[in-house]
Amino acid sequence: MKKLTLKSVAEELGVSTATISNAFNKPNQLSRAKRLEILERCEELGYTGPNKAARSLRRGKTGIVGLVLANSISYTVNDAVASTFISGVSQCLETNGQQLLLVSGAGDDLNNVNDFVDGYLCYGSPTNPNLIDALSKTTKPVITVDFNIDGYPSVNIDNIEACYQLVKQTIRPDDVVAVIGLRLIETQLTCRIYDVPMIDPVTSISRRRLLGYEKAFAECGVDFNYGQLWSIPENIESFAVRAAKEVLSNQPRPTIVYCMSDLIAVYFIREAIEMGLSVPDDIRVVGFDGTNEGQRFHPNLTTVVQNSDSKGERAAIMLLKQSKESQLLPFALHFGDSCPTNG
Amino acid sequence: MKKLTLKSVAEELGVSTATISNAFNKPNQLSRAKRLEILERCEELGYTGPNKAARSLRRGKTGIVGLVLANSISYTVNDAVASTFISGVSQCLETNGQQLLLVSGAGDDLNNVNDFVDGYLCYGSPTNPNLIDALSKTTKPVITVDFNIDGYPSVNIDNIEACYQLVKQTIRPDDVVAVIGLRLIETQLTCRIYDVPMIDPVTSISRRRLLGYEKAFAECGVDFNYGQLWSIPENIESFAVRAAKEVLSNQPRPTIVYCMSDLIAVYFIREAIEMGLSVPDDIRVVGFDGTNEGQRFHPNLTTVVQNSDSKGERAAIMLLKQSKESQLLPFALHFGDSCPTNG
DNA sequence: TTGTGTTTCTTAATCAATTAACCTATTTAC
DNA sequence: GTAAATAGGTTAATTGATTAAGAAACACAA
Repeated sequence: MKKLTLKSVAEELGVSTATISNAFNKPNQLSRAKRLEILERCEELGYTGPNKAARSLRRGKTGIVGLVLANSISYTVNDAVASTFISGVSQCLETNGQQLLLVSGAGDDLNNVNDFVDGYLCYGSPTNPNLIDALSKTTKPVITVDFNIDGYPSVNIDNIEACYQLVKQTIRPDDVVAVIGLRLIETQLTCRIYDVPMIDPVTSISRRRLLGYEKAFAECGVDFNYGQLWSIPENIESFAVRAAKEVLSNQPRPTIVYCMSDLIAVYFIREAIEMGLSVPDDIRVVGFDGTNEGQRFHPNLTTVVQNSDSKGERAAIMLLKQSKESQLLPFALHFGDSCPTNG
Repeated sequence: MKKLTLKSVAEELGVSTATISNAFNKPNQLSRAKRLEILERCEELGYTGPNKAARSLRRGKTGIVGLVLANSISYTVNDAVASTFISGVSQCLETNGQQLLLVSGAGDDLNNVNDFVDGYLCYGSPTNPNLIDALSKTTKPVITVDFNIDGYPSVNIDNIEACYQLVKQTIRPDDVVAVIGLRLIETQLTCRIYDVPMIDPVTSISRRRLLGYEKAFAECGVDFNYGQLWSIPENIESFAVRAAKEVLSNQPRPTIVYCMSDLIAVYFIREAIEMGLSVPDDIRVVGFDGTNEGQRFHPNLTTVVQNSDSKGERAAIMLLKQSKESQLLPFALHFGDSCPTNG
């Protein structure tokens, strides 16, 4: 059986390659009768249409969107918030006939994907700084989400404001505070942060959240310094539990803990209860994200509700429409049983 | 600025395109000195190497693997078991420098992806039967997981045997049985199955699990017919809760319920407890999958533990190595507090 | 009849690479 | 000293399409 290409099919049907191409791509460039005849004969031969790889070489468009993740793919798909984001992206892409290529945030460059994608969505700050560099150098359009690269439009919520409001409405003057953040410094360890340099607020969403907390602490006259700050490298059980144990064994024991994700908050509460403490009576716990898990949990979490789904959808739309305008999406505070409002 | 291509760079450096190509691809086809000189000058010019799209057109390899999912991407990434599978796949692909393209199981064909991928991993039976057809017609290699397509190697666990053993070790002679399955029939509704035709066991993992249950029921002399069988269309809370309510309100009330996923089991137990029932005293519940959630749950689940992670890894390796031999992975029974063994 | 416009199709350049085949020197073998 | 082998390149065909430009055929108006 001969290979089926535009050329071989054209020879078989006795017309030029341009005519076959037009039959598939530009209906009004040839007579209706001829077009139908060509399509019918192609179907008979088993030719399903022009090779998409060759087309993309010529046209410069592949119909594939690269989704660059902050972390490895394997980590990301198991993270509830990130999965919801991917959900939103994929829904938009599916309705627009675009394909989704997942790019690990641990990779060193974009060499193996750059020629296959029409543009990038970048969700969070890639673990590997070289990748940010590669993104800032590519000629393809880029939309960043939850972080920023100079010159590219982004989708964000106002993390500083969200955390500021959260503290303002939950803190009490005599509180002993602790904060558990996510990847505030470049390390693969759970650690307490004293006076070390942290990741830049421009690339680090956690750093911006910290700025929001700090602003409110200062305004409320609450003592907070870096000895009360912990950071975990990944948003998973093992690190969260380790951080919880350390925070809970610290003296004086905090009376309120601000966690930068609902997952951290849930495991923190679990540990606290296991120690015989009552939440919120002995210690109040605040999360971030507004996940289903956090709301199903007992006690259900006080948290910042953000819609990761629509974040993904918006970002995808922006990329497809080549929009240059950054978007700031709304958030909502939810006061659950893990920490009542101070009002 | 001139466009950077092999050709333009070759002209600039005064050598042939073949030499530039060889400098990047076949180091021993030219002298070390010349190669280093070329690479250096390319770096100066900002040429990062041959265009991957053009290369793939010529070579017929893209370095991209298509992962065809049983359901939509947006549903799949939020499913714990499927996410773990993707995890395993991506880990293997990352270490082998391959890219991952996600393909929705709801799509109608593979036209927009087929020319961009070197092969397919297919996880579960796609929602759209046309897609199975497209897979069976593609000339690219295919590995199926948790289901079968004639002529392609697959990765499976022995679902029939697992379910058979599970029933054998949990059932009691006087039990009233109920089974809650996943997508046993082609519908988007939660429904009780009487005597309707179900999806073929070859494509349906749930149907094979049912065969295992039934074999053990028959051997143990336990009454089971299709009035005691329910099916939900997606492995999510809303459908699971609805099915749980229906099963729990059925008379006579079942004394043991076999759920085809841990998620179904968890929501079933939640509903049962909400009704004032005790698990396992009033009703015993059995899951499937061995998820973390199921083990963290109170009471923790009696279930079949399968390693989705390594399923993904194995499948990916098979695709990359062009292996033709199907693999049957091991499973393990776990007896938790939701249903004690009858031994 | 001639000129103009439209429809319908073809020719050939182009997209950015890879690679088999070929050509020169220079080494090596005997 | 001659033949064979090797190293280090180049030439040109090929991969499978798209598309600008051109040509042939026909209709219609002046």
